[in-house]
This record gives sequence, structure tokens and C-alpha cells, in this order.
Amino acid sequence: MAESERAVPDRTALHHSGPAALPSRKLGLDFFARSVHEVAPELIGVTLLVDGVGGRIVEVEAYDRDDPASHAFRGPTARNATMFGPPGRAYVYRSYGVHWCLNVVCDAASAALVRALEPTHGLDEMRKRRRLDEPRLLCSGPGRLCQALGITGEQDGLPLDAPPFELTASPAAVEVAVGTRIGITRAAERPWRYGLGGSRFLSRRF
DNA sequence: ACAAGGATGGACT
DNA sequence: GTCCATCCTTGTA
Repeated sequence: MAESERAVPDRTALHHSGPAALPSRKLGLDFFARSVHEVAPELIGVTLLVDGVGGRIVEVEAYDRDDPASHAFRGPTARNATMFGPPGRAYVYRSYGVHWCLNVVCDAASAALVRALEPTHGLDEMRKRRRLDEPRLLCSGPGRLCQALGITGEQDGLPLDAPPFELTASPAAVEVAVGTRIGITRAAERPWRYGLGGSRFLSRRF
């Protein structure tokens, strides 16, 4: 089969209706106590705030226990301890010695990497932290959004249903684009990247 | 003890 | 497109 004919999931789409009809419903720990493969797509459209600064999640990736690309693949270590703890916590790790990346811990040592937000709250604070004005570049990437929201290793292990975190379900139904994950070498073909296909705030187009 | 390399981003050609 | 800063984690000896 020619490379161009290979079945790629990038144009696939699915839907989630939002966890409830109630607008502004805060996500409790039970939301995260499921397979990351259920949770990750439902995170699209969720508003993520840290001390009131943040926005709407437009891109995430799923990593599970039997996933060669996951930090949890080789079992518990000091770094990934949070992934093996209870669901609903923030797993924050340092990437390339420079950046911080935020994950939402789900069931069974799985987690969803939050890769991009559409900034909606605290734009000025984000601009200050990022030393950059352009809204499009504030949170379009896992390292960028952590810098914009002030997330560091200090938040590793903290529960997501309490300050400084606040996660609020989307009031509306969302169409979710699906694609392959970015920046990994192992298990790179798994279609575990989810996002708002048309968003200008993605780290990369679907 | 040591070397390899990474779930990135910014600068540059 | 390419290069690489920077440092911590991990695998291996």
C-alpha cells in the first residue's frame, strides 16, 4: 500500500455531548476515574483554570499503561508516581529539561496530556508570564500552556477538583477531531490525539 | 558511574 | 524545513 493510501485517522471525528445539560458544571474526581480513552475526548471543550487563569481545552493526548510512549509503561518510578496514584490528580513533568507538561491522571495509571488551550481567562497574566502578546501563541502547546498558567512541578500530585485548579464542563456539545500523537517515536501510530478540529489554538493542525 | 535521549519550543536557513 | 538549549530520568555497566 502506498504511503498516501494508508488509513490515517486524522480526518476522523466523533462527538461528545458534554457531561450534563447544566452549564458551568464543575468536574469532580469521578469524572477522571475512568479509562483515559473515555476521558480524553471528553476533555475537549472543558475550561481549565489555574488560580483563575486559563481557557478552553482544545487539544489532548491519551497515554495508557500498556503504551510504549507512556511514562507509566515500564512501571512505577519516582517521576511517574502520580500516574500510579488516584485518578483526578495533576501529573506534571519536565520535558527536555526546559518545559513543564500537565497531565490529567485517569484510571489504571493512564493520563491525558493537555496540549493546548484557547485562552479565555487572565490573558494579561498569561502575556506577562509568556512575555508575548499574541493570544494564539499563549497556550498552543503543552509547554506553552504550563508557562502561561504558572504550572510547575510544584503542582504535581495536586487534585484537580480543588484550588488552584478548576475544571468546568462545556455547556455545549462538541465535535472532536482525532489524530495521531505528536512528538513521540514509539507507538506513534495510535490515534489517541483529540481536539477541536477547526480551532486556531491547536499546537498543530489535525 | 555514566551515557543516552526525551509527551518541546524558539531561533534560524 | 533544521538545529539545539538544558536537565532530569532511566537503562546499562
